[in-house]
Amino acid sequence: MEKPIQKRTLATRAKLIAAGEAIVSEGGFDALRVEEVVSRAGVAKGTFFAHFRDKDALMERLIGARLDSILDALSEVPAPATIDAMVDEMLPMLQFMVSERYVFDLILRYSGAALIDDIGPIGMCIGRHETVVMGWLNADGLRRDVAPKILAEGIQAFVFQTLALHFCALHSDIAIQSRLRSYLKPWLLAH
Amino acid sequence: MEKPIQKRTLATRAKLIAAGEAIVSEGGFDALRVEEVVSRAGVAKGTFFAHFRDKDALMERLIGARLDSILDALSEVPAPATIDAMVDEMLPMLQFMVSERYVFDLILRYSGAALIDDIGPIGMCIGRHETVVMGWLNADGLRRDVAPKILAEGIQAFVFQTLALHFCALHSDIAIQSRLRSYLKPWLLAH
DNA sequence: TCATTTAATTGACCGTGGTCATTATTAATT
DNA sequence: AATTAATAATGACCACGGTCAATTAAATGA
Repeated sequence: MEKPIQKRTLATRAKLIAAGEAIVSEGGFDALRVEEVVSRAGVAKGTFFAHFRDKDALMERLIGARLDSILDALSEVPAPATIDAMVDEMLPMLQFMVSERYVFDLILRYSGAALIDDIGPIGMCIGRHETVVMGWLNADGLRRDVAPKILAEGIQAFVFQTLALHFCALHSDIAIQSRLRSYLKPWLLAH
Repeated sequence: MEKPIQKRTLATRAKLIAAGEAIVSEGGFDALRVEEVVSRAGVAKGTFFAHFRDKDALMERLIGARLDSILDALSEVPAPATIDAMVDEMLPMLQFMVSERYVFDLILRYSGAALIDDIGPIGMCIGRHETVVMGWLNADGLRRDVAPKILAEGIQAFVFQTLALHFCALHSDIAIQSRLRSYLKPWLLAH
């Protein structure tokens, strides 16, 4: 099972992704249209779907790329010593996730990967995040009676809960942080 | 601000909902097409959108109706004394939520209502569920150091987390229950 | 009962995601 | 270089959600 991918293929895919990025940077993820992507890339519509299963697949790549660069920064940072610091460090990721309703919905839909062998870019990022967070759980004062994996999954759950509620009300930035803290303290702190 | 709704209006809406229910009962929620709904109801397409903001709005009503009847049963039941019993009692709701990927996605999308004054049927159901669950939190052995509202919201978060992960792997029914238990015990039990 | 205002219905039309048989390119073989 | 096999690209076409100016029916007032 070799990989006889011609470089024409790579070039075309790169053009599609570049076009997608350009559109997103101009009008946001919500504004992306497949027809606009192919016209900018100078290819036919059918070509798009030869490279991406559907529109969401490109969306996943674009959003996954953003998440990856946020995670790159996150994994450089020292482990936070307090819940407050933990929330602060996660803030950039949270802010990106709620930057557009469309983005949040898509992340939500793909964060639980569809199939085991078909984990997409977003699923990968969620996994990365879980790994990073799991590395934080040795701090003093955190509970030891629950497996780190479970704790990390719980953090994910509370992140999504927080962001979902964020879209309900008059959302100030401070609300996200304080709400998340109010979940994470009872979840993580030994008491 | 009276309510001069002619009964023709109610009749039309009822026909649309009945048609929707029939389609769903035959082919599932995923199989519902607006054109099929209007043709069965014997009205024009535009009429549909005079009664429902969009297709999702009908979907919300249909799914909300199912959830409501499940919640009716749930609120009759005595408060569970253990986490295991709690999970067992929630099981019917969980099973419905994962009965179709489409259903889960839609519930997820609308569980955090979009606007304060625009809480849809699904948002209402989530609220009902929260209320019911909050009533369970006086059982012996449950922690008292966290506000019941936060605890109940946390339960919601873990339910969604559990169901999202359910779609990843080889999902047996038992997996849902045991995974949810593994979250709820550290979340709810005094320790 | 007719005229007028208000509300409900209609269906042609559009935007956009996605398909697929056909055609064009590239790689492999002689 | 010519032939063939495999891969990529094309664009007309379809499915389906959603719109809106025009039409019809119901309520109201004289």
